[in-house]
Amino acid sequence: MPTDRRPYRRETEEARREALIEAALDLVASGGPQAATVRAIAERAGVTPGLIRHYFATKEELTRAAYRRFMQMLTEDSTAALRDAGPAPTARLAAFVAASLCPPVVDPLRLGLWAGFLNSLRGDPEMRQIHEQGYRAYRDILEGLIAALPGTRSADQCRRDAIACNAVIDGLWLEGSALPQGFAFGELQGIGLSAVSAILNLNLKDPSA
Amino acid sequence: MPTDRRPYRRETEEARREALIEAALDLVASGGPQAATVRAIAERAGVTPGLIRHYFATKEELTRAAYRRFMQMLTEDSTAALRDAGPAPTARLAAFVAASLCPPVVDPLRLGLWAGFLNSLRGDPEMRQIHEQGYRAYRDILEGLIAALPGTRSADQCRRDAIACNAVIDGLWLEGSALPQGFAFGELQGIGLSAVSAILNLNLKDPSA
DNA sequence: CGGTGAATTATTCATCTGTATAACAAGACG
DNA sequence: CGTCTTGTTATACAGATGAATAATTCACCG
Repeated sequence: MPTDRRPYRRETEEARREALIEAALDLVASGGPQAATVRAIAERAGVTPGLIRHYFATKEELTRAAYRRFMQMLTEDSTAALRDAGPAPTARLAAFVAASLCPPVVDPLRLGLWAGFLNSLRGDPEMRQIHEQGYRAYRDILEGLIAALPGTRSADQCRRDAIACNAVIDGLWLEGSALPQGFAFGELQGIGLSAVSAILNLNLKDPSA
Repeated sequence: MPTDRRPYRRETEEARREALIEAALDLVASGGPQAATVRAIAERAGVTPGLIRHYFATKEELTRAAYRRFMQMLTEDSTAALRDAGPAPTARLAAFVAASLCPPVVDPLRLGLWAGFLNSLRGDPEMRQIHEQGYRAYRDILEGLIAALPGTRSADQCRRDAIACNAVIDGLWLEGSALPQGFAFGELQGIGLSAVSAILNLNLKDPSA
């Protein structure tokens, strides 16, 4: 007697983990952490809830895996712009800033994702470590770009400049993501390039000048 | 026959609402939205869960009230610094920037609170309205301070400057709140004042210069 | 002092959450 | 074409959650 059991296909471990992580990220992004329930994640991944525990010992572990993937996405998008940029330090910094202030980096969903994970940091030391690691990596890239600029800067000045530029980028990213239609097309990048130029006392918008 | 029912005192509507809102804010700040359950809020407010529904038709309504109160706190702390500042436009702007980059504005709990509410914005138009209102108010104050500075700026330039300065402040606030021990005492304010000075092409740290 | 309305508590309910375990079937291997 | 491993589903469970209702007791007013 054939029961009406749901048909399924066996998948590789990697594919299943990936699908579950992707589903978790989508849900956290759109509905916050409270929307990313075991059942919702499973449904979105086209799977039954029980399978999650077959690949992740606990839901917390899935959350951590998802956060690692998110951080990886962030640095990925940041460095992608640098790959296509030429060797000129000024142009490289400009490309980095501009890329950080337009999609897919500037994106309401990504902001939701970021905020959703933020409060998971408290109380989970491992999550905090993943976070700090990603943040420092990002700022180190920026600091490297600034150090490569013409002119001499003390190490301390370099750090302070990197913090300030990082703040401008973060702030604009925040505002642009929170109010997607609050800014004209390209406006965020223009303001960002101007502000970074002013802070570093150079001209990113017209390097020849 | 005296039952062992919990004794209680009657309070004014305002006091009870205030206590419940305060409790909700505390919980969201320390543990994220998922920690702010009806039962936890009631316990922290020294009350039984049922009473919440006596003052708020639904938990969502309590959340909205809490968010309104949070926004009110933010603008409160911003304008407080302006009250004690003199009439000089440069000093006023400097005071505003400095106040935005130290406690109680810079505070991990406040960041948690902010992030906790952020994902409640999606899906609740009323929450979004409260949010946008508070954000615009803050930026308008900043734009007003910039417009009062010596020198002439076009209205458009004023707006762009306000956005950029707001971004620096937001970004530094973010980083300072997320990594409380990542910066030396007063370092955030120093970097913020320098960056704003660079963007506006003036000197906030030594106005006499 | 007694009654009366309303603030507050106590209890209940349906639903959702993460987790655990047992039953099944898909696909590889012989 | 059988059978065995294990990826996958189905079911169950204890606890939490938001909401609703009934039962009490506080505090004011006469």
